[in-house]
Amino acid sequence: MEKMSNPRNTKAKQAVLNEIANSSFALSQPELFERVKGTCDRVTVYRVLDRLVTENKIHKIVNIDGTINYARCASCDESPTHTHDHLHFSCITCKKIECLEEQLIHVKLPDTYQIKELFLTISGICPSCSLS
Amino acid sequence: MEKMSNPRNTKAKQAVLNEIANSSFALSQPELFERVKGTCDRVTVYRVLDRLVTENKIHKIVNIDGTINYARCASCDESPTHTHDHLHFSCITCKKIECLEEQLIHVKLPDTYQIKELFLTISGICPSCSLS
DNA sequence: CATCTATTGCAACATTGTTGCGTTTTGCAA
DNA sequence: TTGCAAAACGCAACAATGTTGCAATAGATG
Repeated sequence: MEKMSNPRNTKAKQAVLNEIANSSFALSQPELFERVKGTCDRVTVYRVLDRLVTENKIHKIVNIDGTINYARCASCDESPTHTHDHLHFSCITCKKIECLEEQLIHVKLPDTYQIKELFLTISGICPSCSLS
Repeated sequence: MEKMSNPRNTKAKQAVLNEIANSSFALSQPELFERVKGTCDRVTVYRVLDRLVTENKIHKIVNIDGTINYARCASCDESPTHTHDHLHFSCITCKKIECLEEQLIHVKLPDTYQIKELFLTISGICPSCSLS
């Protein structure tokens, strides 16, 4: 068994996690750095994000355009071992990503494929952008 | 109605399209540039790819890790207006992306969401990597 | 409080993609 | 076949995003 490293609670980590937790949509590294500016270095944000993903505290989501975003996961708190086979909605207008966790997808493939994770994103216009 | 620009057949375009057509999996810009090296400039590959996507000759696919890949689309030849709501399989081991065009996905969302496109990728180990 | 090591800052580098502009090529038609 | 306008190109410069090495700093624990 791998020796588990001992994660620490630092200012940078708290600040980043706080921004993610309080956002209703997924944020990119540049957006997060902008929000915690003054707290820590650009590089630290990258490293904190990697750690948070490893510790299963946040999601890493790839957007339609290839940008990488991070979001909290409501289910992660309750069952840390759950899989992330749910939908994401990516708004063309406001660029925000939502997790639609109640929408599960079931896929059948030949046995020769070993499935590890599903990444499903729907591109379109979100409810609030549809109004205006 | 927009005035349609007049696409031309150039050496660079042929070379890039040829590589994509003869590949069984999706290729990234760096991979494509490596394969057509000597034929044209790095920048030209980017521009050719943009044009081929606009002309509906190839797919643009975003991989799990955010890298952007390009692939031919068998169905595009037959019905140029078809939608791309099929699965992609992304192999963790060899990093290749396959189009699984026969697998269609149906999603239901509240009416307040306007759906434009679906992007579904399954991450795992492909048949040929499973063997070795 | 002392210590161990996870974490940080900084500087430098790497990769991927974009833009402007002067030059070359392509398709078309005289 | 030749001339021309627009499409496409090469090159150089820039921009955005992510990575690495290393010395300095700061959590957690006894």
